[in-house]
Amino acid sequence: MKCKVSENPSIKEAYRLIEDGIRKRALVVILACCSASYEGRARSRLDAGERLIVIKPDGTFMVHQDRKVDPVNWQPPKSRSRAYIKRGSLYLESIRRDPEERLEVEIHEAHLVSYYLARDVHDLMVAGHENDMGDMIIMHPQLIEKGFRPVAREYAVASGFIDILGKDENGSLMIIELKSRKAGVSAVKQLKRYVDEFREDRVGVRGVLVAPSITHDAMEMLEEEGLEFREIEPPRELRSNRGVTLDNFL
Amino acid sequence: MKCKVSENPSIKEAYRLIEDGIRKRALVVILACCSASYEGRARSRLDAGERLIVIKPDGTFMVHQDRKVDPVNWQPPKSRSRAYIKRGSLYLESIRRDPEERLEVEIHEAHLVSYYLARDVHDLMVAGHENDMGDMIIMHPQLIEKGFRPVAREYAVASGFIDILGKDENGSLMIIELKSRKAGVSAVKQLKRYVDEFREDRVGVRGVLVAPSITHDAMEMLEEEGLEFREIEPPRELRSNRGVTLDNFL
DNA sequence: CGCTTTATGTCGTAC
DNA sequence: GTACGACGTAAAGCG
Repeated sequence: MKCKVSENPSIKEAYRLIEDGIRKRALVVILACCSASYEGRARSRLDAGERLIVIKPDGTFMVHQDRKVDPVNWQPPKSRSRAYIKRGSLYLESIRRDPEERLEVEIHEAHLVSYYLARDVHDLMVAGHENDMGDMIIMHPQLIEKGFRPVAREYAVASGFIDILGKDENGSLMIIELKSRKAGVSAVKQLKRYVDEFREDRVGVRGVLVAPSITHDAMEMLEEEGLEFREIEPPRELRSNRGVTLDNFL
Repeated sequence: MKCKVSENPSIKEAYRLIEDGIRKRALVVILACCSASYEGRARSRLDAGERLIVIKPDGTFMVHQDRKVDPVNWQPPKSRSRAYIKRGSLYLESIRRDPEERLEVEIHEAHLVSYYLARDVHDLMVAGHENDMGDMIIMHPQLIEKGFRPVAREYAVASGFIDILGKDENGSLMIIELKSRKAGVSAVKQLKRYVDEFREDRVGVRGVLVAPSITHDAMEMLEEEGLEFREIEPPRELRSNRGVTLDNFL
């Protein structure tokens, strides 16, 4: 039996089913009218309403309202959850250590209590990150321009890390800043800081912002600063080669 | 009847219940073995496993694994979801416009399908954000130091917004950067950028980072740059006065 | 609507 | 274990 379900359970039934689910390391799913108090890095109070409560076998605890992607209250993996009855009311508690945080949910009326012995071995395969863009450019430098040669990746400078450092066909230094999404002003500022560090030493340093698109403000600032933009889409292949390094090409 | 539930439903039963729930703007909750494909800003594929699927009345769509707080796949509010049967299999689809994104979930076996006509009018009351810290400092400037007078809030400069601008008892300009959590190197860099903009014009500008704590590296950088740190905890009162402005004190 | 910043961000990863 | 940066960040606030 993968699943155990109880509709409109009594307080005691609900309590037993929830504790049973937690002990069996099941995915516990509750639909109930509840209120919640949280105290930890911040502090919050949520008055009564009908919500979805989830307790995961890894210790994750969530209270979801009927809106938004994010839970309204939650605790992260490794938190310790339990149910208890106090003065005739059913409570759920989830405690995290370091930082010390506590979430308490009072269940006023449970409409559905269930748990699910879920087996799930697969992880998400995803493509389209900044890192994948870097891999792609290292493997196909001509995407930047003909004659471009990458020299270093994640190159450390005072103000941070340069995504890709390279040279153009004339031997001028090129600083590549990658963004996998639309680039904003902050990306231009970041690139400018890197370029400024090098321009102090020598002239003829080129700064290139690489992204699938750019905001209007960012484009203006880029032109003012004498920097360049290359429109490149992040790669879409799932399971792209991880760990592409410059060694492959030196 | 707040709740409608079906255990181990047939494909057709599951389909009907899910479509019914979506149409009634209920919170739809499914426990099922499924796989998922996403294509939009990025691209992803998730192979079969037993998971929790939630469709909210605001259009939010989530697939939760048995671990982590974040959903493994999701669509934001206002997405359009539907169920359909194709070649004898049950699918869920959620589509978002702008950016165009599509999430498709194939349900291999439904263990529990339910929907919940949830009423929830209350919003979370929370305390302890950066904004509350700002309010507190405007109301009690001596928290920064004796003689400190705030002059402007969210003051716009080229590189962003200065949280609080003020003067010390000698009339020197003070730039206050607030962080409600432990401050890291990035907070110091941000403060430094603001201070640099003003130091170009005049000397004697002080930069103060205000946070409950600070990382070691950040503290070192702060001292190198001649900036200051004030250890202040964000306030914990729920429902603190919103909309405190400088007008109250000028 | 687009842009910017915050967050109990969460999560991975290098040190 | 701590610190740092990326994220399909999501969500709020402002022009």
